[in-house]
Amino acid sequence: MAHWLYKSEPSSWSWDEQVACGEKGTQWTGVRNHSAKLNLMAMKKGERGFFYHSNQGKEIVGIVEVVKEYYPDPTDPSGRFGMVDLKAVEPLKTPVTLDDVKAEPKLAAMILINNSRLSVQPVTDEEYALIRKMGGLK
DNA sequence: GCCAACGTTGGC
DNA sequence: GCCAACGTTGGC
Repeated sequence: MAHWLYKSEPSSWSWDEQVACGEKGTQWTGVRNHSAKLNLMAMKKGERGFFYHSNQGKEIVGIVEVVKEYYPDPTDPSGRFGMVDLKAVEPLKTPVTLDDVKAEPKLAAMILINNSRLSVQPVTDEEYALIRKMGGLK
């Protein structure tokens, strides 16, 4: 199963707001980048990923799950882009910061480090398992 | 607050 | 279809 990483500035959409949406989840609107779009299109219902706070915190704070697969984003006037629905699954016991990721040689290939501007990124199974562990989850 | 990286736009 | 200008993102 594939894994993902979603970035959001807490000032516009935070983990706490995601949690407050509960089981039904929320629309991940606003992606206007073709690389990110391709990742969104590849997602399957039930796949999990990380929720990352950019700018403020710069840390991975929780696990989210795809509850609805790719469909058009109503907030995009051009109609070219789409989105998925995500719900919060569980928070990390300990947030994993960008510094933590950089300090771990096994995570040196992560897009988070190498292409920091991509807002929706794939994460390998190995990276996913390791970051979960670093965050205090099984 | 600055600036580098990168995507998008628009003139040609 | 190329490329310079511009806007946005995000780490520092």
